[in-house]
Amino acid sequence: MSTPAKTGEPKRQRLTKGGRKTRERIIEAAAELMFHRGAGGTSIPDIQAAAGVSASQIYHYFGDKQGLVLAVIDHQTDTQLAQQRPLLDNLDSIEALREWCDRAGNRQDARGCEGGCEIGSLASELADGDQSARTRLVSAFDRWEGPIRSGLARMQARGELSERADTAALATALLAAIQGGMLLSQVRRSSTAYRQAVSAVIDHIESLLVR
Amino acid sequence: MSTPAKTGEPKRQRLTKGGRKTRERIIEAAAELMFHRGAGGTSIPDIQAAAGVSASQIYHYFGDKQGLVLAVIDHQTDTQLAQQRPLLDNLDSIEALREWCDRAGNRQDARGCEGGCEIGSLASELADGDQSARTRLVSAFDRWEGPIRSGLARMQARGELSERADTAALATALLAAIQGGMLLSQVRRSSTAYRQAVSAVIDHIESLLVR
DNA sequence: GCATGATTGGAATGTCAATTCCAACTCGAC
DNA sequence: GTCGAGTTGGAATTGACATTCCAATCATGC
Repeated sequence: MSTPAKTGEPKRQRLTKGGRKTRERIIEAAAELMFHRGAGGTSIPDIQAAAGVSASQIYHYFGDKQGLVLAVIDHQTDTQLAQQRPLLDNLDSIEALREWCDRAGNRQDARGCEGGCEIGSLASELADGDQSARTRLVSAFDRWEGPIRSGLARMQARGELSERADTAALATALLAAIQGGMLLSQVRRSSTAYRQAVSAVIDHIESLLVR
Repeated sequence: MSTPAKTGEPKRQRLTKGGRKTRERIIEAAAELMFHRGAGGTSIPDIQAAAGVSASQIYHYFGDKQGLVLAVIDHQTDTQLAQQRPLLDNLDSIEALREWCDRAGNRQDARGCEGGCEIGSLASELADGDQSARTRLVSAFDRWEGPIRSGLARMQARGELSERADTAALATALLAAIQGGMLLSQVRRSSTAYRQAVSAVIDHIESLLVR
């Protein structure tokens, strides 16, 4: 069995200091554009203009457009998770959960509810058409859900959360509420739906507290 | 103030029997393609081939691609809601809610979890870039959420659901769980996330039952 | 300082999409 | 059956986009 043709992967090469910087600049410009217009709606010329680079630079660093899209997925995942820390790593109380979700709601309001979730939007667009993108999105959601589950598990280990609670399922449900809530908020241009969605799930978790 | 330029609207004209049929055929082919590849990922030539029509027919009936996209949104809304009836109009018990959500989960399994929600996917793609599409999507979600809210309201009116329950917020939360759950299921290729998401919200509603 | 590979610019290529145009055809009302 | 509106085919137009190429420049390890 021969090596399957891997698209979007330029041969591993040494990057010079300036090279790394150019690469980053391209990813950031692409991420920004793709957040607003989608991956399919963002052209290479668009990215060239936004990043101030030539076409050859993009193809030099990413091989092809798909390669760039994959890099953007990973970049958005890293960026969004980093932005949520340290809160994300301390979701072991109802108050912490509410505070964390509330922040995302405020961010959504701040941008006028334009655009949904940076990861979710890419997921919706790319999950079906691009196998390698889907794989990275699976990993993105896993990396996001993990800390939520851990926080709930800690509450349970401490005896604060009922033994009957399925912490993994609750973490998934909360992530789903965030995604669905963001989508409804984006469409309705109001964060209310997001807040109601996450609030319902957190209320549910609260009802599972011991005592 | 002059009439704003309305894109995508062919002049209101009488449609002959065959014309109506052609129009329907185009919408259905477009809806199917756009469900799998997105609106942006579906070209007019694609639709021509799938529907067996010429380009002039598409432009004759829909004005331009945006007009067709709007028609597809409305069509998917009508189709999806029709498919959920009569269950959708009788969501006034926990069992009815579970049965209704379960069906969607089974449909998702049946298609191997490829594709998410017919409306949600379009929403994610079009909400930001296309004002008239967003308006129709608002209406689509409202038409969907209404019957959910009504069912919950009936439960509350009958005294089965606590007075403290905010039926409107709960309906939104359930719709958000469906959307977010579908997205995670689509990415993970497993309906588990969907089922956990809706289950959490329905469990929450159940905990608000009187008694 | 030099060799080698990294980086960059910018034009060229080929494909394909959206849309327009016009001529031909069909159907239904009178 | 005839006339006008509704319908259809298919070619032509225009523009954008992904990608490639080549030649030039730059950085760095030795």
